[in-house]
Amino acid sequence: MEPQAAYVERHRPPGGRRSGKRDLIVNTFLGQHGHLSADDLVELMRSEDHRISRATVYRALQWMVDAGIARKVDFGEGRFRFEHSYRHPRHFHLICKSCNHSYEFLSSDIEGLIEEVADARGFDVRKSVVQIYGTCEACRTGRQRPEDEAPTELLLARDALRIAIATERSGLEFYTRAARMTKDVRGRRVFQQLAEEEGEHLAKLEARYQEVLAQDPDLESRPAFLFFKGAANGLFAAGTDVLAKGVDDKQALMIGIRCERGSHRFFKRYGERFEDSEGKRIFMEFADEEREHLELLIREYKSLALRQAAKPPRRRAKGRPRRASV
Amino acid sequence: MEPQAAYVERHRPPGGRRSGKRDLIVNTFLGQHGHLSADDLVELMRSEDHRISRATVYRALQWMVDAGIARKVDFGEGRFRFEHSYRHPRHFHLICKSCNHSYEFLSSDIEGLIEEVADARGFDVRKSVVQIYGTCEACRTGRQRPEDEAPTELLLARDALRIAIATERSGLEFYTRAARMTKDVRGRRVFQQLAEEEGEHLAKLEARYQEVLAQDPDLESRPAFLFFKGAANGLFAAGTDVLAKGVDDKQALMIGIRCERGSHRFFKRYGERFEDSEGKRIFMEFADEEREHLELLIREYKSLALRQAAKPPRRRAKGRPRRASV
DNA sequence: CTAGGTGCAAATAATTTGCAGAGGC
DNA sequence: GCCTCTGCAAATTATTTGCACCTAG
Repeated sequence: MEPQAAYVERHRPPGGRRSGKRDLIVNTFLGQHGHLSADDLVELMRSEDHRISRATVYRALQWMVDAGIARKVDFGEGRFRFEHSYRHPRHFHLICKSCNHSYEFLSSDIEGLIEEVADARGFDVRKSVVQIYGTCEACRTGRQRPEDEAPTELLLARDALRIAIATERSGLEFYTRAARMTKDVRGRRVFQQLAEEEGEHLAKLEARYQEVLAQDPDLESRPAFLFFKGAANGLFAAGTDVLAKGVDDKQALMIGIRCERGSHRFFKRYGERFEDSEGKRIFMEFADEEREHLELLIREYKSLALRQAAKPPRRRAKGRPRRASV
Repeated sequence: MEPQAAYVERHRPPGGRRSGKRDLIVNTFLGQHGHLSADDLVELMRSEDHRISRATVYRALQWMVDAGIARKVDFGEGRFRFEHSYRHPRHFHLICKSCNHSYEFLSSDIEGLIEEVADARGFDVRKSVVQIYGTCEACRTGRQRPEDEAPTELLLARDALRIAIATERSGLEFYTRAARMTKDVRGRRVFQQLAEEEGEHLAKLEARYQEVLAQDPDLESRPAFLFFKGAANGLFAAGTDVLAKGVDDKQALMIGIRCERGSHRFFKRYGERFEDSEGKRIFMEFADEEREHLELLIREYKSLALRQAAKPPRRRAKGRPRRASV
């Protein structure tokens, strides 16, 4: 209960005045999970034997939305529902029209595509909504869904860590191989250093993963929350495959650059969503380090290009000409 | 005006009874574009000097939604809006909170990912909503957006054809090269045949593209409506790159299989969305042909595998072991 | 003492419904 | 003539607001 109170304090807007009624509503709201309508919350207050006006509940909800404690969601029912954001990052929804239950998920891939579409149209994104309406597995098969659901935050932590671990693992492998096959001495040292750092990251992330798993015995077997195809085997896995086919030093650096950029974005994007201070700390820190890797690789790439310009190597086969993208 | 009437007739539910008032509302509605609220439509009727009750408009809108002529959309304004589906396939929205204008787009990539997420959760999708809220370019830069917008259907046709052409073009190149480098005689013939058919498709699609362009002088320069990264240079382009690096006959077939599957899905998915009978015909027909290609390639792959099993070739280097996907 | 916060009841806004009458088939 | 469609007004539902009163700072 303590951290929740701290969370509210952190979000309390200045200049306001506190009130017992509102605190009661806020605490009751934060104690729930799922998506409450204003009326659900009124009923909840009444059932706890608190005489609170419907208008006050509406006002408290608006206050929470303004403060960033709650999000107003709209499932097309003709009224709004509210979900709190305490340890509950924003996400997308699968909405079953049969049992009216809603399931949460995130897709880094979809988020990335949304950004690209918005960029292409010069659109500045404030928030995005993805809702999949249909019939859930439980309703179609008659089986009932497991009553207990893990907190969203835990699922996000689990999935983000899995992806981060796969990424670091593939990064380690990539840099180890790249170091082995790089001819340029400076370049080789860079790859060795990066391999070492990825190894350290890996150890930290794996320890963190075990801590997260310890919080719920069923956690490993619960369905996916965060989808990220791009990192199925780690961002660097495809790069390692290319390495195996033989590339020159510059190409190896370029692959590293692309992967680190993806990796940096990933850590940043999901680090920002953790309420959990430890998970957040790790992700934000790693985002910074991956950015440094990125800059290091870019510097190295430029330096190598300069040195090669002075002493041009034999040319390889030219690539196919590219057509305009669609 | 005629085809609109035919469209309504095709959707009119049996057992009903027709009425002048409803026809008036439906025709007025179909004559508009953009997203009308019920009240907008009432005003519109009144401005045309028709004495029609608000309730009747609501009832007519509900009737159109049930008949599939209209879609109810919800931009979180606390009331619904309606868009008609005559020559107006379903799509996603960019919604500007500043000028309240909404822009339409489609992303095959996002649609594909949504299907994957739903599959992973055993969810049966009826419809999906993607809404990007923020500020549009016109509002941010002060410039005003061009007043005329091309009909959605035309933009979809343009983009779908562009992608289809890129796909067929890359397919032609892929099969031509594959035929040249295939050692197995049967396999070579298959690739030659496919190359020929892709060539025919290409010619048809290019002719169709010119017809579509003729319908709006500015069409080529309008912003993208349909996004599909997967086909930036044609689905087969990546396959052709791999060919260049040297693959065996089986691998070439497998690449063809993957590409044809993507191509089939693409033609099917967007063919279904065309109201336009000619574009629809081409796409649906091509979807069938690509499916036949797919089946042909699969048969060929199996046959080759059988023949190779009888006379096992030298083994190539083994691939890296794969980790569980995320 | 004073700017918020609260309760209550009335207002608003979008949409639906009951019912009597009009009008296709 | 029957059954659906229409108009009108009243009802319903979710949410907001005016106003008198209360209370924390």
